[in-house]
Amino acid sequence: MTQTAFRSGCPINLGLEMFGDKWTLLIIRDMMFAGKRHFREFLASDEAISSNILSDRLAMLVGAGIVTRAGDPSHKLKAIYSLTEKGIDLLPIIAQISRWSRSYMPVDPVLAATGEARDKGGPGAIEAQMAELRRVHLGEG
Amino acid sequence: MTQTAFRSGCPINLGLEMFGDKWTLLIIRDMMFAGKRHFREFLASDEAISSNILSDRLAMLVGAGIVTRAGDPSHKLKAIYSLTEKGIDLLPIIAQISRWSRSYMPVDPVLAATGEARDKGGPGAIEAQMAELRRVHLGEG
DNA sequence: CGCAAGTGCTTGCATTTTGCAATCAATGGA
DNA sequence: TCCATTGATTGCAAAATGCAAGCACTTGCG
Repeated sequence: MTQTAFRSGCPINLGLEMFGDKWTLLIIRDMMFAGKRHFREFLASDEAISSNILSDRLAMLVGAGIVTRAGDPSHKLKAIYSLTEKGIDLLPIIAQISRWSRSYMPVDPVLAATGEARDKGGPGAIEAQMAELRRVHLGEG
Repeated sequence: MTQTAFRSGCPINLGLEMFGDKWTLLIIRDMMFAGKRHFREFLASDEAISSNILSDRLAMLVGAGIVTRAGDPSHKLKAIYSLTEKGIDLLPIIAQISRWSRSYMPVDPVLAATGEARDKGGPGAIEAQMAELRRVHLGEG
């Protein structure tokens, strides 16, 4: 079982097979907007992900090349999770989900603020945030 | 059980609670790109959704105001599903998922063509497609 | 009329995934 | 030594999914 077969080669379907669930993109969100990098930090989200699901999703994301896992030099038990370029490139999707929800769902105004600022910043705001993520997660140049 | 409680008021989370699964956006995709409007048409997708899941998702989408259901004048048993503005506004999300998958997943070139054309058409291409969906699904002007 | 094909589903049941609480071994700081 | 912290794992109940069949009804055709 090196590679599972996909239901179809449709781009939408392939994306959904990768992150089409209720948790995966929340982990990415926490890495992008909350600066979370450690297992226990992800566990502490508002949505209360369970540790077994988190463990499963992190392993999947690492296996898919969306996230990398490295040891923390300061603590041998500590793992640091970082976004890859493939992961950082999920930001436009997340930004669109945010935009849609802010139009049609009962969002918390406080939590919606960052998305509103991003929309107000125009197309350059997303690119700027991606550049910042590259700096933090892919190492400075 | 009129309204389930949400896990959090975060825009990303609320979006995922609505369509964060492996099937919902595929139904929307079929309405947007394949012109499907009938139950049996959705059943015939490449990904082979089962009828009970399809039934569940269509009811959810109607309940959420993303899709409407109407009887077909030509056939009393026939139901026509239409996108609402709320549903049509999912197109930018789907377009971004398509873009990401075409960059990082083994997409079928034939199925990727429409997404590539849309990207090549620039920002106006999405708006044009949304306008066309409004014409077909929300009634002509 | 009689009957097959087509309509949107529903029902049972096995399998898989999720949710939740408890637990674990290893580490580091005191 | 003592104990909180680390990234998980385990066991088990509940929910979701997948699959095959079936259902009530309508339409079209002879």
